[in-house]
Amino acid sequence: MAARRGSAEESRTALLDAAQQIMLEDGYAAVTTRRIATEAGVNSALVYYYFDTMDDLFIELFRRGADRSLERLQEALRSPQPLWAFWELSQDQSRSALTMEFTALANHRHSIRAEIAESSRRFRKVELEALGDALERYGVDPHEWPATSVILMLSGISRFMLIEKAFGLDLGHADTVAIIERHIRALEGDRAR
Amino acid sequence: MAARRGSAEESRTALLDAAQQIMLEDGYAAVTTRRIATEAGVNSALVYYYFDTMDDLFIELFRRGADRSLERLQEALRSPQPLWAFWELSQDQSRSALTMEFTALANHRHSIRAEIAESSRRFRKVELEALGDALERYGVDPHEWPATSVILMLSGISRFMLIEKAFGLDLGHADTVAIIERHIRALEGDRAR
DNA sequence: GTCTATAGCTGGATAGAC
DNA sequence: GTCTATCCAGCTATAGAC
Repeated sequence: MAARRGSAEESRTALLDAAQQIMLEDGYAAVTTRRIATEAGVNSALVYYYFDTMDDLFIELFRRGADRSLERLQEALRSPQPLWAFWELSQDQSRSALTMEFTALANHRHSIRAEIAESSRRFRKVELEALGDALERYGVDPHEWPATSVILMLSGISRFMLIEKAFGLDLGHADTVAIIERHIRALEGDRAR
Repeated sequence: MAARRGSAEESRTALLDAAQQIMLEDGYAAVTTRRIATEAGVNSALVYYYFDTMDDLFIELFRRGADRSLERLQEALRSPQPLWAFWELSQDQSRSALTMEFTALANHRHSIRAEIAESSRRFRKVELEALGDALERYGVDPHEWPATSVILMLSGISRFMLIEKAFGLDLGHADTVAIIERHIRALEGDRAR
């Protein structure tokens, strides 16, 4: 993890990596200049050499993660079973935990709020195009089940279960997953592996 | 809002009220001894007279809100249309915003985490008893639609929409509400007012 | 019960040497 | 590019006067 006296962008990357790790482990409030510097193995003053302020660091960290996730999303949606792929992705803890921290952070860092809103719109647009096409192919009535609602429901349900899991709660999770997968299976058949 | 030299518990209540307001406005990280004292109109040292630590203050604030919400929930579920009542309650911003802040807070205040988990179990138990009975009366097949799943889905979807709303996003919200209310209406008829 | 005062710490951010 | 040193602000928590 530590990167000492490396190439140009090594420290910058190390600082972002450290910030992300701390954010996941102890929440956004634990992300301080001194702590990310220690974790990255560099001096804390370097934070201000690479990023003007902590706000800028958070924004850049968010963008880096969002860019990666958007790529993963687009790749998943190219699957011949885009509903299965989307459902599996939305159940993946790794992205979701960070998203939730940034959501909380946005509450009192207003520069972050705009960044998240814009990013969310981009994600939703990509999801909508891919899943809207798929649902149309499957003959789903768009008046009865609009693609936006299907996306919103799957996203909300999976995120809620992820939050509950973080608190050690899982009542009804298995049943709920079974119901949703029953519906997906009716449209896309068994998940191909 | 300010309470000066009042009766025994007035300052204590004022401090809790101030903490809650700040938490909602600027996030949990903005809840500091100095700020809640200023907002409550008392001296910051009083925080430690009434609460041993900030952790204790947060826990007491959470319990106070949870107790009130549980009462509201129980009252709502006594409605002749418990599904409608539950759905409307879960769409209510007022409680949800605080819950989300506490959820984020739990990430790095572990005493809070246990408190939330225990509270969630209590809520779910109450919801399950009332809505499980209702769904049975409506003739809903518990194998196809277990009450736990119905609760979890409604909760997750409404919370997701509330979060999105906070970011100025509402794509697909109206459609999704319409779908859910269509299903509730099929079981409980039109919402009586 | 409420206050002043302060200890002791940690934070963001900057200046300037190397 | 990386460091040391430092300023200043804000924090939790405590001691003790009233």
